[in-house]
This record gives sequence, C-alpha cells and structure tokens, in this order.
Amino acid sequence: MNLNERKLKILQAIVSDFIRSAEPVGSRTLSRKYEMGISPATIRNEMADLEEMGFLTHPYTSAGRVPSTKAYRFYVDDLMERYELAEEEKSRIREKLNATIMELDRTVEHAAKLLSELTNLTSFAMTSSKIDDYLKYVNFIPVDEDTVVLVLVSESGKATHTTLKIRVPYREEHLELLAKVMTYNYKGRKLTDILTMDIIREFESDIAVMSRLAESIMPRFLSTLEGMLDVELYWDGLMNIFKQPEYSDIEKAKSFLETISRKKFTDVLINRENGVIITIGEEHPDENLKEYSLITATYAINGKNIGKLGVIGPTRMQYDHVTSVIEYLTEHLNQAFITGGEDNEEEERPD
Amino acid sequence: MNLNERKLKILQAIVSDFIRSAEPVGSRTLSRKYEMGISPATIRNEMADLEEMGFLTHPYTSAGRVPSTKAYRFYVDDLMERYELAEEEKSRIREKLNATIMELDRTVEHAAKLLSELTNLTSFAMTSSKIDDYLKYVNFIPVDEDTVVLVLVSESGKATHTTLKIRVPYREEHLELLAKVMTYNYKGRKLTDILTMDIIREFESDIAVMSRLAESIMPRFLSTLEGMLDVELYWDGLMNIFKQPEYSDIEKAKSFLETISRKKFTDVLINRENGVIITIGEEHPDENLKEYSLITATYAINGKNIGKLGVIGPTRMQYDHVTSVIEYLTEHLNQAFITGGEDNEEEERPD
DNA sequence: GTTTAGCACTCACCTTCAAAGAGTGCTAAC
DNA sequence: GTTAGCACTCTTTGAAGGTGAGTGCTAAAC
Repeated sequence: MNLNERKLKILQAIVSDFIRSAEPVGSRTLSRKYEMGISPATIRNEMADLEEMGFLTHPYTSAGRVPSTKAYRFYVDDLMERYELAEEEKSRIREKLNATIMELDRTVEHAAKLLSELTNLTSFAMTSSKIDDYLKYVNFIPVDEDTVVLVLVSESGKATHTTLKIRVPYREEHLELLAKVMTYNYKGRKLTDILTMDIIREFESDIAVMSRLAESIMPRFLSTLEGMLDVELYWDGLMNIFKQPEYSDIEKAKSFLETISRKKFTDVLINRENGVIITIGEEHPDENLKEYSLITATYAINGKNIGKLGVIGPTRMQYDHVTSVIEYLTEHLNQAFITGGEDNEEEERPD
Repeated sequence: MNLNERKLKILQAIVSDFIRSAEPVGSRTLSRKYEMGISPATIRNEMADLEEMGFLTHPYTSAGRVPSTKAYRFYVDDLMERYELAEEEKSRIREKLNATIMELDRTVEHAAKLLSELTNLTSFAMTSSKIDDYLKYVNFIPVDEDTVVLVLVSESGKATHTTLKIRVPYREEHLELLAKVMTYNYKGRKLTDILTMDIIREFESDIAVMSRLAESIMPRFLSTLEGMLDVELYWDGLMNIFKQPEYSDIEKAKSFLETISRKKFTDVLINRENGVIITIGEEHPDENLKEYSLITATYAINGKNIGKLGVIGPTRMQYDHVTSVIEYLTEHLNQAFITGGEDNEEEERPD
C-alpha cells in the first residue's frame, strides 16, 4: 500500500487538527471542516489504511484517530510547511535579546524565557559541559579576616566564584602570591586534568611559606573547579505544562515535572547532537521520555562555547511554529555573539 | 464560654488528627481513637461550643470538624508540645551542612534542601537584600580581545560576576587601572548610593585615556551592581506539594505553584520579621496566601549578613516538627558561620 | 473498481437514582 | 451534666440508561 495524494492530505489534516484540538479526529468532522470533496465513509476507508500502515491509532474502538509517533515524524520531515514568524514575534526576540546581549550569562536565560513564552511550552537552556575547557585565571579577593572570594575564569570565558571561609590567618600578600602561583601553574591546563593532579601534595612540598594557607584553600579550589565543569540548566515556563489538556490529570503533570527534574534528563541533553534536533515520543530510547517530544538546538558563543536550548512538551506539539522560533532564536544568538555587539546588524554590512 | 480542660483536650485531638489525616474529624472517631472517657454525644456538644467560639468549622452540615486558623494559632501558641528531633534527623542535618560549610553560597542551598526533605514541604532560602551593603572590590579579568569578566565583592562577603562583551579594543593595563580607580572611588560606598551617582559623567571628565573603555563598561557595571542588590531565592521540594492530598486537584496545585513564583512572594518574605515566625492561613494580609501556612526563620552569617529560610504548605501542617527542624537548622547554620570552621564544636569548648 | 449510503455496533460521557456511610443536632431519659 | 436514640443531612459510590461521536462492514450507486 502506498501513500497517494489523498492519504497524504488526510494525514496532514488529522495531524494539524489533533495538534490544535487535542481531541481524536473523526471522519465526519474531517469531511466537514476541511473541504475534502469526499464522504466520511471514504475517509474512513483511507483512515483504516493509514492505521494499518502505522500512522494512526485508536484510543478505543469508536473514537476518532490519533497520530502515532510515525505520523508526527512523517509530518515533521515531509509534510510540515515552513512557519514564517510574525514580525511581532521576530521583533520581540530581537529586542529582548539585544537588551542583554552584553552580559552573556543572562542572555541565555532570556532566550529560554522567550522560548517558553512564544511556544507556551516548557523550555530550557543549558551551558555546555566544560570538559574541553582550560583554566585561564585564578584570583582571591580578601573580604575579611577569615573570608575570601575565589574567582576562576576559563579560556572560554566562563567564570565562577565562591566565598570561602579560611581557617588560618592570612596576609593579603600571601593570597596574591598564591593566586599568581596557581595561575602560573594551571593556566592553559584542562580543567579535568587539574582535578586529577595531586595538587595538594605538590604545593605542600613547593612553597613552605604558604603551606597552611594553601592547604586550607586547595580542597575548596578543587570543588569550585569541579562545579565549573557542571553544566547549568535554566528552566522556564514550567507552569506551561498546565496549559496542555493532556496534563490536566495531576498524575501526568507530576510525572512530567519529575521526569524533567531528574539528573538523567541533563545527560540526555548533553548527548544530543548539534543543530536543530527533533525527537518524537517513542523515538526516545529513554523510557521516561516516550510520551514527550523534545526539540533542541545548539548555540555558539565565539564560535566555540557551545550550549543547547530547547523545549519539551506533549508529542502533540506545534512543530512548525516551535521549530521556527528556535531557529530564529539560535541564529540571532549566534550572530550576536560572533560579531560581539548590540548593533551587529549594521556592522555586518559589507559596504 | 471558656475553654475548660476537656475542650482543650478535644481541640488538641482534632488538630492533631486532622494534621495527620487531612480528613474532617467526627465525634465517633474521636471517642474511639483517643480514650476520652466520654461519649460521642458529649464530644458533639463540646464541638458545637468550640465551633461557636471560632475554633472549628464544618465543610458541610454532616461532615466532621476541621480546625480554623484560630485553632491552629491556639495550637501553635499554647497546645503544641516541643518536638524533639530524632537523633537521625539531627545527625543528617549536621553532616550535610558540615560537608559544605566552607562554601557559604552552597550551604544555604543545602539547608533549603534538608528542610524540604525533612518536612516533606516546599522550602526556600533567601539571601537578604543588600540594600545596606557596601562595595569592597571591583576587578576585571581579561578573557580575550572583546571579553572580560567583571567581579564585584561587597563588605558582607557577597560576590557577583558577569561576563562582558567589550565593543572597544582594550589593553590589560587599562583594565587594571580602571579596576583600581573604580575600587578606590567606590570602596566603602553603599551599593544603592553608587547606583544613583552619575558615574558615567564623572569618568568621562576624569580620565580621558580610558574614557571609551569606561564608557563601554559603566552601564554594565551598574546593572551588575543592581543585580547584586537583588535577593536570591532558592527553592527546593517544589514537587512535595503533590504529596498533600488537598493538592491532588490540578487547579489547586497550579495555583500554589503560581502563588509562590510571583514576585510578590519575595516581597512578603523580605518584609517578615526576624526569628522563627509562623503565619497561618487567614492571618496573611495577602489574599493569595490565605490558604497556606508559612514558617520562616532568620540565619546570620558573621552575625551580620542576614537571610531567611522556611517552608510553605497547607495550613494543615505538622507545626511542631517543622518548627523544630527549622530551629535546629538555623541554630546550626548560625553557630557554624560564627565560629568559622567545620570542627567548631571542638574549638568552642572552654577547657 | 471506487465511492458512498445505510446500519448495527462500540465506547466514553453524562445524568439520574438509590444505597451506604459518616456525621450532626435535638430530645428525652439517666 | 451526660448519654442513648433517632431523624436528618450531605458526600460518595456504583449501577442503569440515554446520548453522541465514531467505527466497520455491506451493498448499492457511480
């Protein structure tokens, strides 16, 4: 059996209608709403074929048809038309992003926020793991007798700081010296390599003067460094899940929120390929994700620092719109980050 | 009508029972479960009195009795017995907090986590507003040609950093000089005062050499400073709300999550008094909070940097246990922060 | 050989109804 | 003052029946 034009049209109509209404689509509704020029009975015959081919399912014998994962996949790959963002949406993205483009940390959070607002789904943004990053700078900032702030900056521009309690009395010169020595020693080294070095031993033998100070600081330096390796995940629009009719059941909503807050979910994100990736329902290898669709995209800062952002929601998701929003967002992010300014659009013109 | 001993006993039993079961308490159940030595009929008479006095309500004519806000308040103030934490709970708190006590930022997050785990409620921890704080240190850390990290530290030890894109080419010496000049100029000034100063103008006239650099950095310096003034609110155990039977209705759960994510809620927290404060249901001036109870406590770092942590949940809350957990947690936090070490308990001994 | 009308059938959903159960309030007796 | 008894109230549960949207199949029409 092959997908002739009429079957295609019917499939398309069912997917679109179900995405909008969340209700199983019946033959009569279909022939009324979309001018098919054929009777409900004919549509029923076609539907039966489509079901046999694995594109549609039945929740129960006498309900309308619901698209399967295969149908969504087919829709996304072949049927879906490009969704042109409204000028209003575009300008909203531009304005909001440009307002914070100079503070990189926040820009990504704003992108996630925009994404959830424009799609009505739950969105996230993730900084990439810093496994391939190198340490650039170590500094200690004295606060009072027993408190200092440790600042670490990596090659890719990611910074972390943490406030440390110091058990031993210290002198500012010592701190400064320690920072210099540490910077000198670790600059250009892979973060992960530093973690595996036996640096406490090294220091103890090396610099007797500061040994107690160093001893007190080193373990915390390492755990700060470790924290730097963690990916960060911002969520936005978590409450949007309540807008979807399929999650009006408390158990479903709970299960959704639990699934996405699991550590496992971060791993799934990390392991996804770059570019705009759509994974639909049962396509997920992960059991917990099988009833959701996930769309992620990659953004690059300075063409190097890679992170991801995306949305998660029911398989019944407005794929065309969501894809367009994500594409526009990441393109805008990338461009802005590369040319490095808020007025990049003017600067970019060749003449 | 006065509260004789028997009424007290009945009230106490009703409150305890309802806190445990979330079901309206009937006279027969009461006489069976608690050995009252009186018949259901007598209990009914007393209940009618208690209702007239405002301590109990009826969801409908023939349901059992439910405690009113007034009853909870009375219970908390006069009836409630001190809940002695299990040794296991205590040691769990000690261990978890001691593990991170050297990194102040994380300790508070861990405290919130413990709180939600031990009480099964939604918890939060808030750093205090930095309105009364003073700037201590400004530094710029060069990353590459057009990126620097700005680090600000305040007197109270709070640090922030942000990654900045710089539009103009810079030299490291200039950055260093700028940091020195800024530190010199603003050190010891109130954060809020700096925000209201016309610092852009000042710089332009002062230091011509760095004017373009300064011009590029100043607005972002201010917005970073502004961000420093924000309180930070960590949440934990948000999903715990689903464990409460009264929130098995999706609308209720949604409304809870929305209420606590409103900006308004932060304001409520900021304006609460210090110490352990319990606010029950209708005692809240804020309309949205009238069906919840809120327990907050204050913690001090170095006896100075004040933040709050607490829980929010249904008025039917195990007040005695929650209060004990919060007290133990904050005491432990304060002590650890003051004496400034993980082995403070030994150091503190007089002999 | 398609297409369509007709019809029996299925299942979810809604309403109605009745019974069960927990609890109250009142009265009269102890 | 306390309690037993009883009528009454209101929720909850489950069964029964009707409705409506939809299907699958068959036979007739094109």
